[in-house]
Amino acid sequence: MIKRFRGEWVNKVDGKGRVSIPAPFRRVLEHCDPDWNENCYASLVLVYGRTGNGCLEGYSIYSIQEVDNMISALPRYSKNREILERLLNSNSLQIQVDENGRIVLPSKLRELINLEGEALFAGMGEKFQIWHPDAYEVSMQKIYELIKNPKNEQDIFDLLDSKNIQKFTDKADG
Amino acid sequence: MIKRFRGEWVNKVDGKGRVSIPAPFRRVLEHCDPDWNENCYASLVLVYGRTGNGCLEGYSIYSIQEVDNMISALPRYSKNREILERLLNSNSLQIQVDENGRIVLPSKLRELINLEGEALFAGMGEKFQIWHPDAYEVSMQKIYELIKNPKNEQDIFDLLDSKNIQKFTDKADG
DNA sequence: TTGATTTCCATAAAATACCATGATACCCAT
DNA sequence: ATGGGTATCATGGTATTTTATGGAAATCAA
Repeated sequence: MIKRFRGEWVNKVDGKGRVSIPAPFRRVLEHCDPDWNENCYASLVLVYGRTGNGCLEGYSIYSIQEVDNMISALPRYSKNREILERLLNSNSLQIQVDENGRIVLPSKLRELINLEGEALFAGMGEKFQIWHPDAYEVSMQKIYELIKNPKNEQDIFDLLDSKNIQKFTDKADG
Repeated sequence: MIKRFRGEWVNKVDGKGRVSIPAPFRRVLEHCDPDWNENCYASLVLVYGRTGNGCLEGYSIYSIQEVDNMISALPRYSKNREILERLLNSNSLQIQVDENGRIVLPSKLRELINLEGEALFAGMGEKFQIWHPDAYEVSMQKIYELIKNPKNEQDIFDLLDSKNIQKFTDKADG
C-alpha cells in the first residue's frame, strides 16, 4: 500500500497539453481517492496559486481534504481565510486521470510555469509538484548547495529528531 | 524476530540492474512491513537524496514511516519541510522485493554511486546501505583510522554510556 | 463549419512476472 | 557423527504485462 508520492519523473507534454501521470503517482492517487474503484479512474486536485515557487502542485483527494479542513477551521469571514481560499480554492481545479493515465494541463497553467515539451514530476510526500525540468534542476541545486555546509545539513536533519521538534517550531515562528 | 539490519554482503548486479536483497535483510523487511504476509513480498524505500555519502539507503516500511511522520509534523508549507521532502521523498523510491528476493536498481541510481557488477549491502540497524564495494572499503578504512587513536575510540564508545548522552547532544547542537 | 476538447485505438519500449538451475545450508533419522 | 533428503538462496534467461505516447475518430460549442 503506497501512501506517499516519491521519486522524480520526466514525461512528455504534447501540443494538446496531455501528459502522463507517473504510474507510481497514480497508485497513490487511487489509494487516496475515497470514490475510486477498479471501474473508474482516480481524481486529483491541481493547485496553481503557489506558482511563485515556479511549479504546480498536485494533491490526492484525501490530502486536499486535510488542507480544506484546515481552512475551514479558520474564522469564517476573516481576511486571512479568504486569502487562503483564493490561493488554494480559486486557484485550483479538480480533474480526473483518463484511461491512459493522462491528464490535460490547460494552456493557462502551462504558461504559468513555462511548460513546453517536457514536465518534471517530483514526489513531495502528501503532494507532488510539476516543474519545467530546468527550473526544477535550479531549485534542487540550491538545496544541495545549502546542505553542502555540514552545519546546515545537521540543522535540517536535526528536525527529524523528536527531541528537537519543539526547538525548531520555536525557531520557525520567531 | 529480527528487527535490525546486520552484516555485510556482496551480491551480483546484472545488466537489468537486478540484485538480490540478502536473505537476512528480507526477514527484517518482512517483519517491518505492516502489509506483508505469506502471500506477498515485502516492500522497502530506497533513498538516494543523501548520496553525498556515496551510497543508497534502504528503509523498511516501518522505519521510513517514522521519518515520514516527523516530516508531516512540520508546518505544511515551511521551507525546511520542503527541503526534507525533496531529500527524502523526491529523492527516493518505494519498491517491492520480487518472488526471487530481488529488486531492480534503476540505472539512474546505479550511476549515482557508480555501481556495476557487484553491490555491497551494509546493515545499519534501522536501515541498510548499498555501496560500490571499493567505496565501502574506503569509508570503512577511514573509521578504522580514526579509532586507531585511543582517545577517539574512547570518545566514540563513551556515547554509549547513558550518563554522557546529554553531554553529547549539547555538543552536537553547539 | 470551424476550432477546441474529449474519447478511443495502436504501438514500441520498458518494466515486471515467471520459470529454470546450481549451489549451499538445514533438518532429521539412523 | 553421518548421510540423504529438503528447503532456501543467488542468479540467469524468457515471456507477459504495463507504461508512455502518438494519432484518429467522435463529441461539443459557438
